[in-house]
Amino acid sequence: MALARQARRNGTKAAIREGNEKAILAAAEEVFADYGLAGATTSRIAVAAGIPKANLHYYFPTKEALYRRVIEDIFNIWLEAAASFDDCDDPVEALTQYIHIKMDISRTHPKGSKVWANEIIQRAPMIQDYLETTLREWTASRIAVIEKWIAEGRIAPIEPRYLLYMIWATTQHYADFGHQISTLNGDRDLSEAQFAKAKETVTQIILRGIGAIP
Amino acid sequence: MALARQARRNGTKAAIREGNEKAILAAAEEVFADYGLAGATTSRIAVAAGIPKANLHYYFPTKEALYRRVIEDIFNIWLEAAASFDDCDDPVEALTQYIHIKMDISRTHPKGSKVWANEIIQRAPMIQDYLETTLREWTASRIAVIEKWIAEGRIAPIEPRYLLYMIWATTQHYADFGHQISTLNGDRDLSEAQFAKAKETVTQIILRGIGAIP
DNA sequence: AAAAATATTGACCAATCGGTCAGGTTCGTT
DNA sequence: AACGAACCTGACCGATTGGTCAATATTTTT
Repeated sequence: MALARQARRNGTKAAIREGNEKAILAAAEEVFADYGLAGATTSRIAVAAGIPKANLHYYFPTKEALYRRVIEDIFNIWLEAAASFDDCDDPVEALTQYIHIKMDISRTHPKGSKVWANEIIQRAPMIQDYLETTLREWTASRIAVIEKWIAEGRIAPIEPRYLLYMIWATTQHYADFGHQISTLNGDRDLSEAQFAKAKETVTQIILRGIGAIP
Repeated sequence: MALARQARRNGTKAAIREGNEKAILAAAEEVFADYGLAGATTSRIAVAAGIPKANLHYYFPTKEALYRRVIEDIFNIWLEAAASFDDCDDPVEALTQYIHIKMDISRTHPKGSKVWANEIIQRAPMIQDYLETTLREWTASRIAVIEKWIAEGRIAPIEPRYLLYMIWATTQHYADFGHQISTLNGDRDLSEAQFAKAKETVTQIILRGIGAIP
């Protein structure tokens, strides 16, 4: 909203386009997270973005196209977070960093995570191709890394894929189920200190659980 | 569908009502899981239940009333699963049983779990009262049990609530993200053997992670 | 400065939705 | 058998939705 107006004042076509797309994407992320794909209305997204509905359809022809962009964005953020697996060879360091980054993303991008979760729950009607290509390759390569750690005796011989699922589930839970967590915290979001403690608890249980630390 | 028709043949009013309600609830669970509250249509639910839409509204006046029943049902199933905490005083035995039961529910009731997840993601617009009463009390009492285990030195001094969240997240992941897991398993559901291995992996990592087993 | 390209918007539309209702059928009770 | 209660359903309706379009405004190019 503010973005769109500023861009409009700003002037150049390129800036207008960039500003409006950014405003629409931010609004869409929020509305899709709160209402789901079917429940979200383009009118509501437009209001949240501070533009008329017809203008939204000028930038994104269909609701589905907009939805897909929102999902692609969060997926790419997660992919980048996975660099920690490549950056270092030590399981303790690599996993600690990966878990911490994923927890941080749950804190900074809870809405995107929710949109993703919703899509998977509904059997990925829009992004099945992503699962079958990018995600499949990514997972296979990380499982190979974990298997190497096991072969070297650096962690206990657990089944790598179920460890990955555990990390995904646990970290994303703080975004997707954030409302439940807040409710159980006396209707407040976790404080910085509480969240740090959660991060530490999660990391410790997993690292100790796979025998990477005593 | 079959149920409703059989009940209709069967005859008695009570049987008709029971059969139809059961058919509607089963259909609703499936459609709500696949499309979300907003995306689910009463017409689609009616077709899945094998009855005309008007008849569905005879049993459940509004879509929201039906939705609420579906959520109450899965919530009650989870509550009963929690008995393992009371049944025994040993952390290894209690947690093993709790994790196993929750994993089994993810396998037997994935649709209900998805409906619940969807509701929480969207900030519980329909069942906030449940979170603030039943779930809050339940959580407090289990945290007390875990704290006792810590005080007795039977498990490591981790933060109990984050352990609970970890168990919830990990076990429910096998229901809510079941489609992703299947896709990463070559487009097949986990076999019985694979699921058993997942159960074992999850249980071991958590128990070892909290220092309950070496 | 004028023509071309891009951006903006109110008004509009066909399709779909949740829910109603009148009139009919079946079942339980006496 | 006959009466009331419970069950069933096709037809219907107001409200909302995603998307279109013609007209207008602004920026860029010539």
